[in-house]
Amino acid sequence: MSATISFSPRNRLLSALPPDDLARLRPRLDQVELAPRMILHAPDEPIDAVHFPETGWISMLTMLESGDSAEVGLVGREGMVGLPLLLGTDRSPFEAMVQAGGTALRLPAEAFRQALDQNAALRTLLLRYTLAFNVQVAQTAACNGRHQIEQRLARWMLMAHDRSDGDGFPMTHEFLSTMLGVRRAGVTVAAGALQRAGLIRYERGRMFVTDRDGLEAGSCDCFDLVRREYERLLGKAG
Amino acid sequence: MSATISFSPRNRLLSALPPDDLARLRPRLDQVELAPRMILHAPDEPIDAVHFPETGWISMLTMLESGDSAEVGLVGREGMVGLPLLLGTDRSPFEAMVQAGGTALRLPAEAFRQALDQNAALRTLLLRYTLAFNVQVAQTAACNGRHQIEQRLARWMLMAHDRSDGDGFPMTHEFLSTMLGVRRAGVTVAAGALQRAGLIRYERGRMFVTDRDGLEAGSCDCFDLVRREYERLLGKAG
DNA sequence: TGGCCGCTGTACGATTTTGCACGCACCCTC
DNA sequence: GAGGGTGCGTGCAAAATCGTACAGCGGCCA
Repeated sequence: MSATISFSPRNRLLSALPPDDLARLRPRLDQVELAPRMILHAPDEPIDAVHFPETGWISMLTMLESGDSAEVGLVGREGMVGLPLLLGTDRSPFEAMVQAGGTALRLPAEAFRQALDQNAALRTLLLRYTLAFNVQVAQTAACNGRHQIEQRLARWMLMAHDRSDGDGFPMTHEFLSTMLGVRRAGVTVAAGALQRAGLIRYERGRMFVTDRDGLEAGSCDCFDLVRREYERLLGKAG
Repeated sequence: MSATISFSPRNRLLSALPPDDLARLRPRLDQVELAPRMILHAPDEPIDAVHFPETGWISMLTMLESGDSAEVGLVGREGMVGLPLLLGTDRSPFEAMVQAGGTALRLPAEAFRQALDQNAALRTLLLRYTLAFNVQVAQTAACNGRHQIEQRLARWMLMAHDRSDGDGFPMTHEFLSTMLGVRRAGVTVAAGALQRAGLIRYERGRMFVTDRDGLEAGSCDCFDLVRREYERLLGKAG
């Protein structure tokens, strides 16, 4: 399953590494397919590798006593899946599930630990990403508590848009409803309002951002706070 | 403001350090008073020290566009305030505000960085704590989105109880309402229900846990998931 | 001792969200 | 091209929560 790794990886963490450090990492990285609904790591089970998404994105989910799951964070090409391995353990109570298919560069746990030992730039970078991700999760907590469905949906669309290649991505209202923790019908109503406002568009199983600026203007500040913090810690998108 | 540091600090992170590592840290630690409403670090301003609470606890708050704040995490003697300094930056978009007064051991930023360089046990421990705190924040996100006021209040009381010395602590409904992001009147109703059920008790400006087991039973699983993860990563309370 | 301010109890209508349900449209498969 | 499964639109009553308001009570200060 290995493949040629470009010199300038599409994953933003990898592309932020100094060339030498990236070169040392390169032979251990393996390009893998991210199929929709694929589980990169399950709750409380060993995490056998970290993944640096190139395209597509992954939801971090927590399992509720009711049996369904709630999204607590989103990881795309700006990040890495498998932070527990950086922080000193090989498992997590959360599940990492692929939301939008794509590809990722995979680094097995053991190789990742070795790389951390040898590569100070990687350590530094990933610790900063840890904080940025923490901010994303924390802001999700605030947003969930304070803002209503339409604003939260707008924020979610912006986060998904940032992690997509084009303006559209596969997504159903049903799926979104479990991500946001609201009824499917509630998503339909909110999405309908955003669509009538010309900010988004959707068709069966697919959603599009049609007015990025408008969507940002109509969303709560939560999105922007997280973006600003990411940029401060890890630099502008590139 | 320095004071004698006991060999067995009440802060659980410090007490988990090997004796030698703790001994090296000890001369740099300064016991300071945590006065209620004191700001340990303000949003986007330099964090000049980390704090290891001994008694009392601190809320991590995010500022919303509306001007009020939302709680995203709680730190007591199980943790440390100032994680951004561990992760490679000296500021955070969040505010660390003392909720319940007490004392903490303070380590200036520069001494903290030196200690991290020299002390592998401290690094390891704090990275594991970073993950545990991240889990707390993530579960708060899920809880805010899914559970209703009474359950969230029960969870909050349990978290506060864990971080208190006795069964009671100073707290008003008004303050709790801004923490939970609900109306003050909503807190009064929920707290009244928990009190009638015999799980908690309160008086003007003060709240008590009267039936810890009952409160755990009546709360959502969010509390327990976070506790289990903390214990897995950092050991049982001690 | 009197007055005031802050904390709690309660009420009311308005708004948001829920749970449930049904109909229609699309798409894949047979 | 018929059938079945999936996704979206909509409606309705119930529940949760909100915004607001006011009254009572306790403690502090003048």
